[in-house]
Amino acid sequence: MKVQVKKSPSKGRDLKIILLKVYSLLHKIYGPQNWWPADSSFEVIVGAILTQNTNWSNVEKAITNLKTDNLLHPLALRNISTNKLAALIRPSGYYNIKTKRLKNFLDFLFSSYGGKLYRMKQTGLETLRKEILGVNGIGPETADSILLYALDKPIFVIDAYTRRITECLKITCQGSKYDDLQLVFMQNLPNDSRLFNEYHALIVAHSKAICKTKPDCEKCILCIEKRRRA
DNA sequence: GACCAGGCACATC
DNA sequence: GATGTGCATGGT
Repeated sequence: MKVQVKKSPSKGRDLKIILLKVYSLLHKIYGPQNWWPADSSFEVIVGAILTQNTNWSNVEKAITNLKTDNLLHPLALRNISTNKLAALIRPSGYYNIKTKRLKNFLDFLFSSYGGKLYRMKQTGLETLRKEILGVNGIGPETADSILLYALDKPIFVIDAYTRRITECLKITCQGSKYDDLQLVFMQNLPNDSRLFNEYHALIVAHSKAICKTKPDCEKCILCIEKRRRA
């Protein structure tokens, strides 16, 4: 598989060093993130689906609605009507399609694992990823968020923030495919779910603090460090 | 009022 | 395989 990586300086050993340096800088600035912001693995899964193309603050409103009705459990959520679920998650946007996606995931969870997340956790990463990607409405980012943050599997999550930061630092080309971008991280970092978890969370923290909708290279410590070393 | 936010599936070419 | 479009709310 061809990985679209800029020729210089992000190659081979350099890439490993750069990725670890970026992690080190972010960790020094923002500290441990202890992600995902949720009380349970199931809440992580629901949040991962609800956050698709949506501001997290809107997702929080929907999560709060579900918590208030004590519905953040697989069986409870499986048993409520689609109309009721749609009404509760309305603040997260795209509520009709997300209702279907939540129900699709629950159908999969119950048909394949009897509704038990601990049974999912016992399944190997590659098999489980294929299964989750087979659920209509679950794409690579949502699947990997579930695998890493809900099921503690060592896989790196690529999202809009990750894409933006790697393009800005010229680690990858603009428009790189999801799997290629993921390989850049996974081939150049130790295969450690805790590291992948913390790294992605730090990228989000940094993006929200500095880059937001577009990179602000004047304030960005990563860009400042890059310029200093140039 | 316009723009943006932690995607994804589907239709069309 | 690549590109365009629909899905929707709430904050800035």
